[in-house]
Amino acid sequence: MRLKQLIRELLSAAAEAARGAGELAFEVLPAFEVETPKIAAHGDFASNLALVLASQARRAPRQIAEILLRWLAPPEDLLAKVEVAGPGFINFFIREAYWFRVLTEIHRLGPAYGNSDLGAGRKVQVEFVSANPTGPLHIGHGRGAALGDALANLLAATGHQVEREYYINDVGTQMLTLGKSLYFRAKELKGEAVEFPADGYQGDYVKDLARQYLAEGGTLPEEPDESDWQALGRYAGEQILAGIARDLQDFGVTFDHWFSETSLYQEGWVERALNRLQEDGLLYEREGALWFAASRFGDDKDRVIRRSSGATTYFASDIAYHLQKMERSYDLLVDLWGADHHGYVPRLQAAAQALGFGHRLRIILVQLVSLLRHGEPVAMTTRGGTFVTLREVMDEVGKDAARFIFLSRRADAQLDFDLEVAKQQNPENPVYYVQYAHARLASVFRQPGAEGLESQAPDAALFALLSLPEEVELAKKLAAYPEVVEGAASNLEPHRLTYYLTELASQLHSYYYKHRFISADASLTRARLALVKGVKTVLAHGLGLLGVTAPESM
RNA sequence: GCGCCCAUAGCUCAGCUGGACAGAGCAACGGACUACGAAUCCGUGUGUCGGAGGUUCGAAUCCUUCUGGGCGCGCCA
Repeated sequence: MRLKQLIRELLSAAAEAARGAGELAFEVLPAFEVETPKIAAHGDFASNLALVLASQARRAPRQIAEILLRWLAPPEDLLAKVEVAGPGFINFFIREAYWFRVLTEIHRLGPAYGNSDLGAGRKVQVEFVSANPTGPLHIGHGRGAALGDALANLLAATGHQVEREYYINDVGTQMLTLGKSLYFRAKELKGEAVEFPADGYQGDYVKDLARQYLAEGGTLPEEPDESDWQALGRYAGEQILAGIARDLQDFGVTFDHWFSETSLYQEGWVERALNRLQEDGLLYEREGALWFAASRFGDDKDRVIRRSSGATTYFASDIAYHLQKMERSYDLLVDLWGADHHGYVPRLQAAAQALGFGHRLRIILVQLVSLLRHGEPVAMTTRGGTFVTLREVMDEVGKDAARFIFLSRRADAQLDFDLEVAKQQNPENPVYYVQYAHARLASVFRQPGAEGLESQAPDAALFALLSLPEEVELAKKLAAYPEVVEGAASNLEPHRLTYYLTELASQLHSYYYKHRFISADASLTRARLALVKGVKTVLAHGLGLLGVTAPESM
């Protein structure tokens, strides 16, 4: 059992016992905290139970704390000390030897240490990237990809049944524009003097596609109509999407489903969604268009769902898409969107509420990435075609560095991504710091004197030899790991894990430098290698969740 | 004009969903390789948590307001 949970139960039991003895009066036990204090002098765990009990029990918090302490019945070997402090906090000091039990657990669970059943098998879908197939992925998409993938990993590790999905916007004028762009580039290639449309996609990738199209024997109608544009757009879209899939795969991201917007229409989901809303009286006509009463669900205003031209809006597709997702019976839908879509959140949440699943939709906004080189902004214009692609970033700085940096900030904080810093192998670049800790330990286990000890079960009798402050702190850090994973998962915040790993690596490096693991003392060697093996296991697990490799050497 | 996000050390950022005197990395300066990998370690300083009110036993964290940045506000996608 987790220590925090154990402490919590000991406190509850103490409170109940005190009440049974008539020493404390309360109706129901109020919610209380058991937390790890920032300051070592406050113990390993601290609880505010006496403080939150004060009003009901009509006594001073410190008095209540004293009573609770009298009724506390901890296991013999658990506590070194417990005391009342400050306004009435109860501070618990765990016996040093107790912490090393975590090593036995890590050995028993191996690469599964850090996993939990927090999610209890709940079905969660994470939809991310979902870039329009009109051009290659850029660095901003990379952040979304790293974040979504790490989130999905975290949710899977905490006992959720996770599916990754990519939504393809393959309907609408953009595909038409793409087809048009391809057509004119192909014409140019054939030496014809044509004027490239002003709203066309100007990136070089369109020229490449045009070249490929012609090489494959593609034809160009002399007087193209809309259906010709569409066909060319479909061709280009498929090629681009295949490229996106390759980029993502090389970035370490794969999807369970690639969901096509077109299929929503083909399978009647848009009509179904509109009918549902219609039945509930949430649609109305005005000026020839069909409106959804989004303002009844917290949005600023009502939103058009079908234009007077008869064409449905993007919003209609999205409602239908989310309805379709919910009918696949997910307990939770997580959408990752670029922050430039944030104005769109209220209307989709409104639609989700209207359809009865508002509480099961979480939308995470991923803030923009500013690309820098030597601290200077790199110009990126979308239409002009001079943007830095995810592929280029991967080629230049590597997958691991890129992913780690993307995951080193909260999603809602803007991120400066400096290409020069990212590819430097110095302390300013924490990827290598963490990876180096892992590689260093791998190297230790290759040393003479460590043969066979990496996989050996730790001998609990030897834990008494581990008494250095660095050793106790490392054991505590390892014991905290499962909660870090759970916290990162349930709050949908992978960056917590990134920070934890950096801290763990730091403790390891410091320990490594001060003390030799392998020595003439065979017992001490075994004890220390057991500890360090635990660190290695956790580093590998954590890096795995982030999608970063844990190298045996570097 | 309205709405959303952000504001913490010189710089880049954490702060566990209100807790006890605010943390880390970088940068600066000074040290450490005849011992398991120096992509490492050790030491030294830094704060009106943007300002002002409020809620609370207790606020960087919640509410109001102001200031300063970013983004969004189409019968576009």
